Amino acid sequence: MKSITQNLPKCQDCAVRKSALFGELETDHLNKARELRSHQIVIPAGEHLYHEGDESDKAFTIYSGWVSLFKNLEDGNRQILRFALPGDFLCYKMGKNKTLDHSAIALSEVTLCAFPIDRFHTVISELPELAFAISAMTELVTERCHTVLTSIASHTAEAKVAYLLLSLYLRERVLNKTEEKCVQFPITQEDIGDALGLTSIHVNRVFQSLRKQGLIECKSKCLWVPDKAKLAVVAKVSLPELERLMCK
Amino acid sequence: MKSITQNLPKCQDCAVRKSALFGELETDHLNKARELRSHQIVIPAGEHLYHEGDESDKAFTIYSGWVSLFKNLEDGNRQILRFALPGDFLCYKMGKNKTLDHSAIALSEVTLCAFPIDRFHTVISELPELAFAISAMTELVTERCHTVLTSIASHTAEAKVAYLLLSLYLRERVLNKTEEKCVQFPITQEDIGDALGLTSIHVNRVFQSLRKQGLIECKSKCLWVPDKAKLAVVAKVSLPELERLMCK
DNA sequence: CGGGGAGTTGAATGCAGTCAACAAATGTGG
DNA sequence: CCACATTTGTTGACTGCATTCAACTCCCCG
Repeated sequence: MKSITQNLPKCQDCAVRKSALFGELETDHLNKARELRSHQIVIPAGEHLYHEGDESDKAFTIYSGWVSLFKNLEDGNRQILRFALPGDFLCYKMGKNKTLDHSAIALSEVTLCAFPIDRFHTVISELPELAFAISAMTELVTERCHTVLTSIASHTAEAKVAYLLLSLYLRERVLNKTEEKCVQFPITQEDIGDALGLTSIHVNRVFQSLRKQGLIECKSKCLWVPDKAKLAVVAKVSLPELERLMCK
Repeated sequence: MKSITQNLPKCQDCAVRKSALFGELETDHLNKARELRSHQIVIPAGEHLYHEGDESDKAFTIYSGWVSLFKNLEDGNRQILRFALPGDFLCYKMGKNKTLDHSAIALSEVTLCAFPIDRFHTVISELPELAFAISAMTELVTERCHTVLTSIASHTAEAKVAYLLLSLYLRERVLNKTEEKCVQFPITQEDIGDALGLTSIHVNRVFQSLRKQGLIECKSKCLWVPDKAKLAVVAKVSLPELERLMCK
């Protein structure tokens, strides 16, 4: 883990800003809001950002890299709550209880913008718009959580896997506008199992079925979806709605 | 549906205040915050509070009664996202997108305190504490959602049902301090199935198993849990943690 | 008293888990 | 640069939990 305190990239030019917290703010409010950020943190793949039970003293915006948010269960398993991508806003806790209910681990090398929690009090009193920007982010995460819950609770393994792959593919596509057909995909089949409540063995069987149907290509940390509409049908989700939810 | 605009109950004496939004505020902030409320609404059992796709123009605090929040699926099924009880804060949307992603229906007769959304802008600029109070409520709901996701994704039907019953029992116990052993429980086995992604038939079989083990008594819209600790074991959850999450 | 929703029961089916073994890919140190 | 270890992915046989479908009972409410 490495801290960067000097020559920080400017928020107004930030590549992920439009999908991040500050994307919800007008440019002329950015000057005030920028005071929130204290420094950047670089975390190597596999290291924890924070642990369940820690007290939150900083909120983060992911600047680059993927993060897995999860809970450890008593039986030794873990439940992945979601995968967080660049632009996602983590660890904001303003209630009296600052104890974190889950852990976070870097799936690839991750760079974070850090915002000390206590600064939010003063900045929000001067700039109430920031509170609404945070609400907007929270509402989006909650809506995504609702669709994940729906997928996990009431669909088959094939639909669940298709849903997760398509969601992540759409999000990464928006963030990374290269013309290459593959997007980075730094998670294992076991991660997918832990996120969906399936065994990695069954995830593997579903992968093969999806490959055979020509719906996905996935190897060496890369993913390509040749026909998003077809995969959406298997995922039992409306593609336009999913695009609204993931590409915002 | 009936509106009440006069002789509204006073917020400072409200029985559910401590578990509601205003419970997060100091008493001397209540005077300002109280301006938020426009009126109360009474909704008979079975009627909608709002529909998926509606634009949110009011937020609500449930004053009495139970509410089911759900999404309708293409196949005709529905996914219940959560059951909302007195004190719960619904429908607060401050992002640009005000479209609601789910519907809500009254499970029993419900009384709501209504807060027009546009009033939050002015009140929060004058009283930033309100923004933090709302954050605190949101954080609690999110943590509960995480535990539900965990239960649904990775436990057996028996554990899921036990988890849901225990959660609701604990919440209702805090709200209603009568000495009677039963608490009101205005949901059907089918509702439970729709919340957990199980068929009502299988929920029924689980109910019978739990009854045979002496873990629950449940009939005619009433629920009693003789031994919360034992049910928590079946639910695969730590009772103290669940109590913190549900009784706050 | 009759109708409808909610709950109950049984038999057959099927999706996903478990266990065990192996193959391929990735990473590490000599 | 190769040898080895570890992680990740793959395959097959068997088991078991939850679904499906169909029939039936109970209870509440008009």
